[in-house]
Amino acid sequence: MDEFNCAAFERRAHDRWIHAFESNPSEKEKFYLNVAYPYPSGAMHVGHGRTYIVPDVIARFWRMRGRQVLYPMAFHVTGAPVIGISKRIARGDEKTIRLYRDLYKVPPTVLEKFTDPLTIVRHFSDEYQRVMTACGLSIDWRRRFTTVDPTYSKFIEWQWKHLYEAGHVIKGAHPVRYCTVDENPVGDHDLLEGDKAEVIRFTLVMFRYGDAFIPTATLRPETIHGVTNLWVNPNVTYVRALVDGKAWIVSREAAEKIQLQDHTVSIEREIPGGNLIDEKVSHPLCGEVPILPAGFVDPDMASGIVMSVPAHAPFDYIALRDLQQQGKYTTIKPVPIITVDGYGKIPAQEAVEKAGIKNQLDPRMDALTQEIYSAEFAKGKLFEKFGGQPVRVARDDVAELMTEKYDSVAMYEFDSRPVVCRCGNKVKVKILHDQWFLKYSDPAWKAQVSKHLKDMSLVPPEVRVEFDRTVDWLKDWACTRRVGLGTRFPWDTAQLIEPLSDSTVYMAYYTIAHRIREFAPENLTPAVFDYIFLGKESPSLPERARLDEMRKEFLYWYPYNFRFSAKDLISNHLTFQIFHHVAIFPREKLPQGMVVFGMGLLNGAKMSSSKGNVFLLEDAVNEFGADTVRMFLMGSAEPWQDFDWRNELVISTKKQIERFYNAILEMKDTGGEPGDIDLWLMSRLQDHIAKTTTALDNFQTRQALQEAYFGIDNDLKWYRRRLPEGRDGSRMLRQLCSAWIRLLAPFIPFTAEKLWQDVGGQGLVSFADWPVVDENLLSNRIELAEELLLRTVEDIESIRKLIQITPKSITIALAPPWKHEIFATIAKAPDRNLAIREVMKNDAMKKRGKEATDAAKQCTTLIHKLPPQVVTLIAANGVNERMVFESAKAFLEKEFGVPFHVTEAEGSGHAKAVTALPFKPAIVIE
RNA sequence: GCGAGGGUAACCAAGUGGUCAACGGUGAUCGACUCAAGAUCGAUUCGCGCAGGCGUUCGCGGGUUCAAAUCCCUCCCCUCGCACCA
Repeated sequence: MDEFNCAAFERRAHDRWIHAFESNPSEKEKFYLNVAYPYPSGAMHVGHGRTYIVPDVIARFWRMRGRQVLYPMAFHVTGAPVIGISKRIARGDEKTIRLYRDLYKVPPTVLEKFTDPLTIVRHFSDEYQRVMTACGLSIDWRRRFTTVDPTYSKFIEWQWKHLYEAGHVIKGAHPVRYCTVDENPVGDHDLLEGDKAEVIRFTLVMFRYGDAFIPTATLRPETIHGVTNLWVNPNVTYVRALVDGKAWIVSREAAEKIQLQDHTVSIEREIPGGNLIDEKVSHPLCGEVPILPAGFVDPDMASGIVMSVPAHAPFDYIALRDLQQQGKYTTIKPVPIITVDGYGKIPAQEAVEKAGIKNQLDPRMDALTQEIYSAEFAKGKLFEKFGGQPVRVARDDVAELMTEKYDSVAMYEFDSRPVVCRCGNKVKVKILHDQWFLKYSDPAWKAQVSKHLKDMSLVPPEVRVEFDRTVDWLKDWACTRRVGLGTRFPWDTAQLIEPLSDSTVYMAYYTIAHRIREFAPENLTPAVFDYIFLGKESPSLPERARLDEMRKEFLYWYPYNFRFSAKDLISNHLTFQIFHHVAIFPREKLPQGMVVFGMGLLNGAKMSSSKGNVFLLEDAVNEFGADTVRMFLMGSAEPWQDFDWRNELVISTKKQIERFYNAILEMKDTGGEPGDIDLWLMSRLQDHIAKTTTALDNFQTRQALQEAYFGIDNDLKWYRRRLPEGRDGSRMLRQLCSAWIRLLAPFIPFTAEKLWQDVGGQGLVSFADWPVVDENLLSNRIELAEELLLRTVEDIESIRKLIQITPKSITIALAPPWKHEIFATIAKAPDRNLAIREVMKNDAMKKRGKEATDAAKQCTTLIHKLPPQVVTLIAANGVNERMVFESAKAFLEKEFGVPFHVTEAEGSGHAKAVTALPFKPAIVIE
């Protein structure tokens, strides 16, 4: 017998699989599935493994079910991350080098070339393909491409031409996080601190101060009517600067920020904060107010000068109170302008006093401010003399008025700080011009997407709400970048198409990727793609015959059946790709379904390359074997659930495969005539086939393995126990071997190929027919009989364990017919709680009196405890209990080592016999 | 904060009104086989019980029901997403 040797199985299978999964249009019905392609900037870990193995299992399943399956793969190399990585390696950054050299095990000769970003992605693309192949992924590698291939760029240009012509691409200005040292917008991953900070649009209220403006930033312009003073920090140096030709007084920090926000700024001179104290400023909407000192004023927040509305802002109120408690500015009174239900005349005062806040340093101040702010926004109304509008309306109206008449402008600032770039510099808000957007905010576009989403099959169904919400929530998406790899943006070639925006319809490109390579990129005009994908004729198309081949291929494969991706892409990529599809492709070519994955954990902690908490996929394959890795990843959780990689569980998975392997080899040559227990085994097998098939239809890999592996394994345990002495099975086991190998082939294809050969299967098991249920082999009667026997054996065992005597014989006492009658009546009753009455209507039962009511109660309890299908079968008189036990007598005597008798409970004289019920005979151990 | 999903025995995990003391797997304990085993097979793994039973469990607390892990409400905790980033 061959030893279990997964490395050898893998080698042999790989030899036989070369080119086997290259897939071309055929007579068969197609099944096209694809995964979000990887960004190959590092080595694959076992989390990646799951992402690509799930679709592979599904691909293999459908291939065996006779579909023409396409599972392609490519590499997304667009974007900025590798640029940063190559720079860090070039400058000798220890952390980065350690990651690539030690964790990813990049050889020194390769690593030194990583100063070129393209080398990094090329290296890891090859690695990905190598490791994916090692995992047994049935990918058509002819279709591999990267997103910086010139032909792909031509495809992207075609895509964008359509988006542009449909009016989805617009140009505008946009506030972004910006680092003045790097001279670049700053993404989340470039931040040292402040990744939660949001950019907020403030209104600058322009107070007049002599010939200059003093701007104060506010989110609540409507409170201008209640301003009693401004706050300036006396310890801060302010500047007088010419902003767009007008004099402003702001903090030094603010002057720098304003410059980034579409203003020309030249600083004239410094003004110590102290000099401004007690000066007077004015605004048309509130008149003349003084400037007061306040330590809480932060020069790095907006303009660095704050307007004070003590009636409605707790900070202002308490700062004023603090001053007044020192006997200063006692003539200033809060000026209320807003009424809010639940608050008195001066909300800020009331809130501060109620909370018992002593001074402005109290930590509860922020929460209090938020509370007043929310209450006034939600329920507040301006006083009648200011128009009486709700606050939420007045806010925008006043802002508009100020902008139009009173010189106000917008200023962008973060809602929380600090925000610090990786380089250590403070991040500011810059208004970026010549910024291009995909107009995801467009309601008409959204509506198209929502409509199509309804027709899509989403797995698991719970993610649907999340998709709906994402469509609803999406705003315009900045779709061009200044740094990184990618396709040039056609309308501004200094910029690149943003990485999430060049990877939305490439699933269509897969269908032609292996053929389009033969074309020179410059010949790939939009007209060429229009013909291939949209069937649009145009004069002078090059190489028409080849284009027709591609058109045929596209028409065959598209639309894709399912796209697979991790759930974190719902809020961007997965939704974007629907937007792009509906914008470009006709209805019948729109995506049909998506399967969303959970995350991967390693020993209970989140897997993360940067934290070093990863297990490399290749190491796992080398250590445990590809089949083990596959079976573990598929069996430990359903695809959409998070899975946890634990070595001890992986080791036991390997043992399970080995047990399967040995079991097949032991059974495959068994001969002999089948007995009842063989029929039972075959009937159960049909059940497992049906359930495995359903599970895989629904992408439930774990459920499928439970059925296909553990279900059959457990049946075999019972089967072996039930075999008569000296028998090791029957010829039916060959049928089971064949089916079992095929059921597990999608999960453990290497071992399956080996065994398929051993049992004399034709060709590759990868292309063998998926087992189908043979109705003739299904037998409820036999399964029910075995169920009765099994339950009784379990009861005998538990009794035997409890009682201390050494049994001399075991007697099974069968329930009398009238109890069967009661059982059937109750089982068939529409309301089982009323069934007892039903039973007692019968005269014969009435005569039995208490005996009958007791039996009815016991039957009711028993019926509740049995599986419903079993109850139905028993009630339909599906089992001859005496025959079951008589024919299992030899087995029972072997099991328990004592003589075994079957008798009728009534008249048996045994005290225990009265407890006999249908499907639960009395057991008498003596 | 907002949106979505989730909390089940030592661990992972199935289960969405009675099939539930709760599938399956791991780990642990005992036994069998072996020179031996990290290999294989069998048993046990909430408590009590010399008869197949009883009691108490499914994040906390409360409610609906003849009956709740499962339905409803309050609260606590965890994970993911919240954008220019793959």
